[in-house]
Amino acid sequence: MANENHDLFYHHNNHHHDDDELNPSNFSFSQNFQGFDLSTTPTTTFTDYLHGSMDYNTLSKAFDLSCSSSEVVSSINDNNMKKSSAGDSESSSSNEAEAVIEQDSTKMEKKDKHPKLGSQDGDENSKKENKVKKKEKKPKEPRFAFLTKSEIDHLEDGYRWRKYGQKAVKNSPYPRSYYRCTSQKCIVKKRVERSYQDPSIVMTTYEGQHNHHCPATLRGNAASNIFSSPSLFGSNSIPLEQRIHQDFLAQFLPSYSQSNNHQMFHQNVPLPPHQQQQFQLLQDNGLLQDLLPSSFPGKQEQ
DNA sequence: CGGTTTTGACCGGCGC
DNA sequence: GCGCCGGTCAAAACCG
Repeated sequence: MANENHDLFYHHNNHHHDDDELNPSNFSFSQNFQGFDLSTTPTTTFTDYLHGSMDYNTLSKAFDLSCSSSEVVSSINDNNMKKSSAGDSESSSSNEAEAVIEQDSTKMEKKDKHPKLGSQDGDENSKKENKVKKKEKKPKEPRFAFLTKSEIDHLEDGYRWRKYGQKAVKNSPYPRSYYRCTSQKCIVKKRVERSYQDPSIVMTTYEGQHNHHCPATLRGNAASNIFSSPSLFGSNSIPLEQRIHQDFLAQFLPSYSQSNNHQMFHQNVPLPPHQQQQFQLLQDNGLLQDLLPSSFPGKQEQ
């Protein structure tokens, strides 16, 4: 992670004014992404995946964007970083949700559970050696990250999660929480942290693919239809980009539709209070203008 | 009482 | 080698 800066593109809503907001250089994103340190997670934009299978307008339509087709975008890539001038203003639009896809990454993921404090000397050494042998880095599960404006850290997404850790984030007063899908054998993980630059923004990062259906589906609750997609990146039958797209929409449509006074997905099903709260917030802030066109030349060598 | 959260310790990678 | 840091573990606390 020596040199991991990130490309960042910003497209603003036309209902916002001026271009000073348009200029990426107005954002001090050289190493941060709206207050998030993503240096350890190479990412590519959502649109990268959309190219070829879906265009930006389609998305806009899908989201029924009330405000034009432009939106806040940011892409983050660690391979080719142009440092946006560490700018000044981060006044920046505070009303936005942004989506990025973090693709794999060369970081390795440790899968094995090592005994905590070793003292079982016995095979300890051999274990270590095995590890050393396995020097090759495991490719990481695909990641998908997005920013959401919400007071709620852990956003409801239809799956059940168990928190397994929390860490202080460097340079941020807000901790990062780690969640694992509670479903057996499901290795999907989720990371949630709040921007220190704009505390109203929460970044959620999913990693891996569910090997099961969304529990909400089975229960037939509000999220059921919405989150019926079996997995975030699962199901090999359709192209990744489509899956991502579907899942992305699945995750945001309800919020966004409500924010536009549409009742598409939850018309008959009252949302749980915390979700209402969450969605209300989105509405108040005109959230979810995500997705981006942006062709960022980013090549991601895995 | 079983599942979840909290929280300090541990692990491994990385830079110096 | 050491320290930093992100990520994970797991025991204890918590909760419905």
